Amino acid sequence: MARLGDCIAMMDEGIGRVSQVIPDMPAAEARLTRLLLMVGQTFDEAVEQALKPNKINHSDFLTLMILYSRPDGSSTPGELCEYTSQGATNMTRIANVLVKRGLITRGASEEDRRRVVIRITPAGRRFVQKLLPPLFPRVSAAFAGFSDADKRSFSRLLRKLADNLDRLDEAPSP
Amino acid sequence: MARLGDCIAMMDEGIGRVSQVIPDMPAAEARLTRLLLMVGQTFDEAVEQALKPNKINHSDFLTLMILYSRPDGSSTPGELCEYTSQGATNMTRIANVLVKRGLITRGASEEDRRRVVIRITPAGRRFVQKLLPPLFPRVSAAFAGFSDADKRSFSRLLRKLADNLDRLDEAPSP
DNA sequence: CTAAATTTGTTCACTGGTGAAATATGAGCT
DNA sequence: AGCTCATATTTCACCAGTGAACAAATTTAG
Repeated sequence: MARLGDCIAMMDEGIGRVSQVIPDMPAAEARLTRLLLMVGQTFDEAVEQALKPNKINHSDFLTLMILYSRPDGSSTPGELCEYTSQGATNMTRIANVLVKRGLITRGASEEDRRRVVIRITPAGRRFVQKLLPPLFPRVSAAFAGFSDADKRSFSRLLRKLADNLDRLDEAPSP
Repeated sequence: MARLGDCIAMMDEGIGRVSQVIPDMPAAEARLTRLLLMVGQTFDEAVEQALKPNKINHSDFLTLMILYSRPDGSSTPGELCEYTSQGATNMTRIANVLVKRGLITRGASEEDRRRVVIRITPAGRRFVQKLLPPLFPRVSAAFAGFSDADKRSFSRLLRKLADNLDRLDEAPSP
């Protein structure tokens, strides 16, 4: 596959040419958007790749990590959908997979019997603790050359973007 | 669906708790990684949403845009695979779709008959020119509140990340 | 206290994307 | 020429994720 840098160079030229034909295009913002999408996708692929030896995919892993990070180690499909940005349909599949591997349990709630309670098992915790450390070097390497100020800037700008996107979705129908 | 800001707040807390249990985790970098993935995914969904009224999906659109941005309006499946980061299999499907809609043509190359030449049609150009302008307001709005310095920073940091990722993939097997 | 409306989760049918094998052309070697 | 190896694309079988319809439990309104 082509190096990301080549794809970016190609995108830069492409947007340059298009913005000559269509001058009212916000070229700078379009470049940033494409950059973000390309880098984001590459990160995604890198994560997927790094998880592959453990035979778990990104969304299953993320779901498990949320449970792991909870003080009580439990949640419900609906809540997990919200925080993983997954549809309910897919969460059913994810839970099926994780239950089958013995990493979580799934049982009916006492108070509200519509609800399903999902809980990470001891085996699930051990799995996470074994899986995480080998990822650390790559995570660190991705941000090689970032000063502390760079990291603060990047965090600030991404959070601002998130804020803008939230507003964008709310505005249309108040 | 939950607001992105809530997901981010939840992620911040989660990483805080996990890094107490696993102190050698690079917590700052892990936060930035998750932030990037979350914002990237939300951007992706926003693009997909914005394209939906035109009944075209993101990867089909991206492929068409690359052809549009080319001086000669043509390319080959292999080249398009590289620059869209799509597998060859999927490029076959994309080309099928775009040909069926009359937005591109697909024909055998003269010089190398293994190759297939893909070319954007006049209808394809009209489609792009009609589709783009309505996207501009949203693209601009996503970066609302970004100063010129912010935009330069963001571009610089994303390009540095891309560079790091390229090195990460090359180093393992030289 | 019952009937309608809402919430929660699952099933089903479909779209989008991937890896492995198949096909076909081209390039290099002897 | 003939043989082998590499390249370019497609086909096939499968995994991941989505929207619509459904089922069960709870809340709300009359």
